[in-house]
Amino acid sequence: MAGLDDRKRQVLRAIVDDYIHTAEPVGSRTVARKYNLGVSPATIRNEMADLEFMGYLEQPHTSAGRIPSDKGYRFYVDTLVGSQADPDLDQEGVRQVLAFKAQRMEGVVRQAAHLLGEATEFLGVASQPAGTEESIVALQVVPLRGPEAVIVLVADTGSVRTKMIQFPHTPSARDVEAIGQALSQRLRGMRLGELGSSGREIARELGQFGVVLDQVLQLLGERSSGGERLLVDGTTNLLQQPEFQDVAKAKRVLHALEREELLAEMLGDVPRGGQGLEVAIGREMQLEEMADCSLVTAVYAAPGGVLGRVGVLGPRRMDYRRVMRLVEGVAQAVTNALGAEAQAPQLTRLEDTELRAEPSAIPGRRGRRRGGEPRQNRERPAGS
Amino acid sequence: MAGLDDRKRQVLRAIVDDYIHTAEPVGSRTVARKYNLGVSPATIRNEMADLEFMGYLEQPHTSAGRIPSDKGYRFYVDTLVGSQADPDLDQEGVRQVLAFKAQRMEGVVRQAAHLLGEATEFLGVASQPAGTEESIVALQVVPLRGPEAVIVLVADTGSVRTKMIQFPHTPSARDVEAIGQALSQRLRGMRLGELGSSGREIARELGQFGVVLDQVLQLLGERSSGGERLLVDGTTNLLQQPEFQDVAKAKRVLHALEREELLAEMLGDVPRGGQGLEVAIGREMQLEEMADCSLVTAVYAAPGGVLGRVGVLGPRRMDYRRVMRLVEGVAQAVTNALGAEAQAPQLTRLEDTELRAEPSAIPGRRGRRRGGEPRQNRERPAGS
DNA sequence: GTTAGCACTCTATGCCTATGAGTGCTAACG
DNA sequence: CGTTAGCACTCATAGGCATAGAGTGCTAAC
Repeated sequence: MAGLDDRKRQVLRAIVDDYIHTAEPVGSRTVARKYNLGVSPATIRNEMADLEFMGYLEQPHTSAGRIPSDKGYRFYVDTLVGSQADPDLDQEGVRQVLAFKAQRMEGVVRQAAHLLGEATEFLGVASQPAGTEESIVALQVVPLRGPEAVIVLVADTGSVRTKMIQFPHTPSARDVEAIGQALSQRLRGMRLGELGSSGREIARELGQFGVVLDQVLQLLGERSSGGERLLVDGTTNLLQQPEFQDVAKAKRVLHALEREELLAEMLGDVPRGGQGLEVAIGREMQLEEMADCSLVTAVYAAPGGVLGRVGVLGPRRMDYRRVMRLVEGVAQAVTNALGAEAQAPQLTRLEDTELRAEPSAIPGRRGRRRGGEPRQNRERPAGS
Repeated sequence: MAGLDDRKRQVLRAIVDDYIHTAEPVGSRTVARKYNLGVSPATIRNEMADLEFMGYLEQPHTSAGRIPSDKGYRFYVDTLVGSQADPDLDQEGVRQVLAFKAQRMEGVVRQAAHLLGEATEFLGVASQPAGTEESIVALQVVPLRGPEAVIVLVADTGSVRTKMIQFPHTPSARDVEAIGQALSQRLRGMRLGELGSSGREIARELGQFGVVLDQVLQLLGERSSGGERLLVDGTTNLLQQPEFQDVAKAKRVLHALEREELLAEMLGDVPRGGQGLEVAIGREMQLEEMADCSLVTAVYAAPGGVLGRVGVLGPRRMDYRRVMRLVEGVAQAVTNALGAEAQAPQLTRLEDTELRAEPSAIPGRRGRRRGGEPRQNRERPAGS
């Protein structure tokens, strides 16, 4: 369990690098030729045998090359040298795209997921925060024809929620005015999360229209509490990837994605440790269907303190360095676009990692690797 | 080109039916056995040879059975006996689901696409109408922190649009009030489509805040004119279908779908003839990538007269009868959910077809089949 | 500790053949 | 004259088999 000596590291890194780009198991010969470590294939073979024994590599079958295991990827990731700006990511461009979409938070986040999907050719994902922390800035009742009306609620983050309602009978202009006033005064400044409870009592005060408003509040409350929305963008990108040429495989993953709860769990699960950039590799996600995938996410922040994650879900064999930079950059851009002062917890985080891992110092510690003993504390649904 | 005699029809229908369910080319023997036409395989063979010569059938290769051509499907569809309610479609359930989502039009339509995708295991699609016909019921400026504000615009259909804006400097409460008043008075009752033009002059009147509002109006106008949004739901469903076990094929179709313009063209294109239920088979869509697919759509209406289409895109081999009923039912449900009086143009339409085609009368006319001379009047982009 | 050599394993590929579904044609039948 | 039976022919598909090639593990030499 002790650290890897220097050559083993080199070999492991070479294998991961190669596999990331070719998607083919890599053999000793290839390593010796392409990455000049100054030793012969035979030596590499010995190292590879060791690495396999230690759990960093796997062999699909006897006479194929090796591929990295989750543990191998984990080592690779924890060992990555941190960030110069990614040349693929035109920061200014990202800023502009996001700014343009900044009509609402939903737009920004959605756009971020899209950008990530496009840039990586994997899936862009994002969690739309529940928003229980947002507070109400304005609330208006807009009558339409007859007994129909729309309730518009604006939160301090600029996000807007609306709901069409039916009055029991067509209200007079004054009624509408009164209701609007009452609601507005009572609710302004309140957090969305608090709505459910105190909403009911207000509704009672409103007399005959109480029924309707009760219903509305209930719905708004509902959406803002359980309703952590999940966005996934670029499903078809996955089909580009060689590992998903097998339709069955692709189907399994995509299906898992459709059950939003699962992804939610993943996104909610990953940052167990905390903030910043997080990488979950293969089975580190507690989801059997995702065994061949990895998830890279980073938090974003809005001024109201609302937090969510954007990230990339792709094949386990992904260019972690590049993806991590992209995700980090986009998360930062989202935070900026939402108007929060840059608070960039992720940067420190990454450099932290870098410092610890790179100079091969502190070999005794396992770093902040999440691998360890996976899934002992959470039972998975028995499913396929 | 004259009509088909009775037995040819039976054979053709049998073949389509069978192919729809098995996805395998169907041979003379199968037809003779499963559909008792009272004749021997040899006779069927002769009929099939005729049908192929007339263009209703195709042969993947010499020694496979036959499959229907576009023309064959077209005949089948035009000949379908119209609608009893589809048992798969729980009308009441649909109504409830849609009603629940009726917070905004967007929600209803999205939900409709989703339902269709689920029920058919194909793609549910929907066009979100540009909404140039909607008119403005209310408009409010909601200040947030500092120079930020949100513009909220409610249309008579209940749809709500919002945009975050930045004032050149933090405005006073009175400023905001004034702007809101000015805008509201000027714009109320105006159609969204008219915004672009008259908006500018209003902006000028607003003096120092003109710049901002100019920009807002521009954006709202933009979105409501070119911005016919397209929704696609259930991409992964397609992977279930046997014809898309070949990843390459699936990729082509899904890619075509991602270029929204194309789908838009299709949805806009299909109802050339007019309203109601429309079926485009294979190359009847002007899109090479879609040669193996068919599109079934129906219009929905909102009280403001806003129209859009919902439908299903699936393999050319689909159960047209069932799909048509589903689409029709959902479109109707959407219309209801949006509060428009049932105007159901599609029902008459379908019965019309049924009457003409079924009793084998009027053999001389080609019916309203769209096949005929396809794509002579519209050049396709040269694409792949 | 490193390397060369070699036997061994296992997948992928290509070729062949057999199989069988399905056709088209011809001739006989009622 | 329409229908049918029979038969030869076509062609995609599946299985069997040998081959090639990549890669390993082991052993012995350096």
